[in-house]
Amino acid sequence: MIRKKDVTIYDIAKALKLSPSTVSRGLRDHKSIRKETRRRILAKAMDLGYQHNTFASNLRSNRTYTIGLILPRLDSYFMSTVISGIEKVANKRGYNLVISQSEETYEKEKACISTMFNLRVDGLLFSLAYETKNLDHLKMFQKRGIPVIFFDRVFDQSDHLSIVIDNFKAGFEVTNHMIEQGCKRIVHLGGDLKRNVYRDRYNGYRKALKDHNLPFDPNIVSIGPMNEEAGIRMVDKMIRMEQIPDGIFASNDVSAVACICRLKQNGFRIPEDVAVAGFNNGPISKVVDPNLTTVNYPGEEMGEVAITTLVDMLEDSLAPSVNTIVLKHQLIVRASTQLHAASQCRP
Amino acid sequence: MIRKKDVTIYDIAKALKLSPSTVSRGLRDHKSIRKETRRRILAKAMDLGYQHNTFASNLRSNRTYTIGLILPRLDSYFMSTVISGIEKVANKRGYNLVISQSEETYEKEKACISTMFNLRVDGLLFSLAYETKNLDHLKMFQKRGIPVIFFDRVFDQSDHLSIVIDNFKAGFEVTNHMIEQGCKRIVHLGGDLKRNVYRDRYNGYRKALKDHNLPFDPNIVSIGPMNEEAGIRMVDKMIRMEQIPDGIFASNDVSAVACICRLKQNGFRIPEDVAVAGFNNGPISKVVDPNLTTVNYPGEEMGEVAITTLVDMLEDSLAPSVNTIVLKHQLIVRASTQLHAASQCRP
DNA sequence: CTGTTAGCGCTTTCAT
DNA sequence: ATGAAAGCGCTAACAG
Repeated sequence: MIRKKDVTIYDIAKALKLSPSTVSRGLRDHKSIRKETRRRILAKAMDLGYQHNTFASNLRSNRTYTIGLILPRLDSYFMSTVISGIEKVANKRGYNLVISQSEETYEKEKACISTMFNLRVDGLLFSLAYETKNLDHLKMFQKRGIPVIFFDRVFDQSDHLSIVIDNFKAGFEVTNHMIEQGCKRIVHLGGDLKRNVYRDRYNGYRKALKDHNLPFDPNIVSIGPMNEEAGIRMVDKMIRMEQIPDGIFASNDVSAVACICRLKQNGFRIPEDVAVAGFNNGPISKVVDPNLTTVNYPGEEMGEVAITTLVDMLEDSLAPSVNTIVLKHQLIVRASTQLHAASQCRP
Repeated sequence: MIRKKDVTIYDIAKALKLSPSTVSRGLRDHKSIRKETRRRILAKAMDLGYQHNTFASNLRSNRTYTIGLILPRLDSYFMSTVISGIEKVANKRGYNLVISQSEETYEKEKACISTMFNLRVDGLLFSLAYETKNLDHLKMFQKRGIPVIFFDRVFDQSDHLSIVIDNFKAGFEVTNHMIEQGCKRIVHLGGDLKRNVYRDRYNGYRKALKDHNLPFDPNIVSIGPMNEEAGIRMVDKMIRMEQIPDGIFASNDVSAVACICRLKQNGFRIPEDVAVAGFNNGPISKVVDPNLTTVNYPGEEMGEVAITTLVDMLEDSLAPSVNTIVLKHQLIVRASTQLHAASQCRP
């Protein structure tokens, strides 16, 4: 592509018989520039159609006002709310957002990190791929002291700041609620235990079973990718058991809803025959019949908190005093687990 | 933030007793560099932990390998699929993606465009805000000959390339289908007619009515923001009419589903009392009870086509010969409009 | 308050 | 196949 030459601060300087530095300062509203001079500079810039060259500026000042965002997948409602939250704050505070998806692989994640580094992002927001086992690929960021903040899928043994919800507690609450509703044999559908979100929910599930002296049966636990297929496969398996489970706790709404549909197809009633709970409180949870009991996951807020913290770090040049920020989740009880009317009266 | 000094090509050059230009060429796999020299350069770069400085490179070469993406809102499933498609291709072809949302306002859209320009993006992918009336804010891109491609919400009288589906035909097909199912009085819930997507669907709706000699009644058409509230409001209004409509065609799934829920709350049966159709074929359409008749909108494909075309333009330095690319949509008939079993047999 | 000078790290002629 | 030198547009340090 051929481009006409840019209007530069030199052009403005020449037209106004000023020095480039004065123009540069005027453009950036530097305090030491006379109001009148600034006005003239701005007017002339407008007049000539001047456009700030971000790259030249970045190169010189070694600041990019760009935040990198790396996440496993873009195509979920949850992620779109997170990104929306991030973008709004970034924009408001004058940062650009560069986004890249790892597609759940370590290799691609590594490539994303490298690109972000070459772009010299000021900071990085990061949610781990499914298969990532260590943080070796982040070394260059660490060495340079470029802040990295994890959200949602975080790395536990790291001193990077993490923004999460209490997945253990949430998993516990869901399971506990189902037990209180009368479930005695609850299936768990979860993701890889390497990832905090799935592992913690799973541990919460086990803790609740234990607290109620319910046996833990590995046969009714499925750990793997959390998609529709996982839900369908689990239902197909469980309905063939001699002792059919009476509850399913899935670690996301998508697979929970898949379970509901498959169960209904097979003539099971929800929640009378099998109670089902999900996780995330996405739009489908309010639409499926019966409505899905789930955990409200504040995606937009998580995005906002993550980037606000990051930008604060960048601008105050100091790390926050905590290592983990835990956002509030909320158990949302809906019809898919309400075996006893009493449950509606619970706080 | 304090940063240690970058390892530069000068460091590599010095260590290898080569000139910076040779190193620069070696790094970029320039043909005129001996294999062995290149190998040594790469090895030393790795050794010293060299990282390419994108900005310096951009500044000099006047290319950024960055694509800007401006869209109204990020927080919908549809948009997340579009973005996912865009990001995958961008990444594969070596481009970075900078994303910004206009939040449906012209002012913010203008600001986004300006930022993208300052970033010197190589090209722009663009879906219009709700209220945008003209393309004045794109003038700087036009002047510079930086390619801009519209998708989904496009501007009609422009010579920028547009990627769309045939919204007129889709709107016609939905309405026509409902009429064939026996609907005589169909509500339309649409968005602002400034936007092609809503206007075309609306026109398709009117054409279908006309073709079947059905009267057009402005009282049962609502034009405005396409959210849940719009659906609820319309239902509340229509069920008070002396002659209650027997069908609703909403221009997106979210408001269609809101209609279904509200109707059910009021004791109406779907589709026996009121048939309902939506648009987009998002996840909720397959989950709502009864399942929603809708139009499949190939979001990911649209994103892929948009960016592939853009990158091709950038690399071939030539504009495509067409002005509009129309992607295939598909009417998805589900239970929410199936008054006659016959419909299931239609091709 | 404004100007001078010197690069940021890279690529790009033009030489050799 | 490699090198020397210039400069992309801006900002920062230092002067005045």
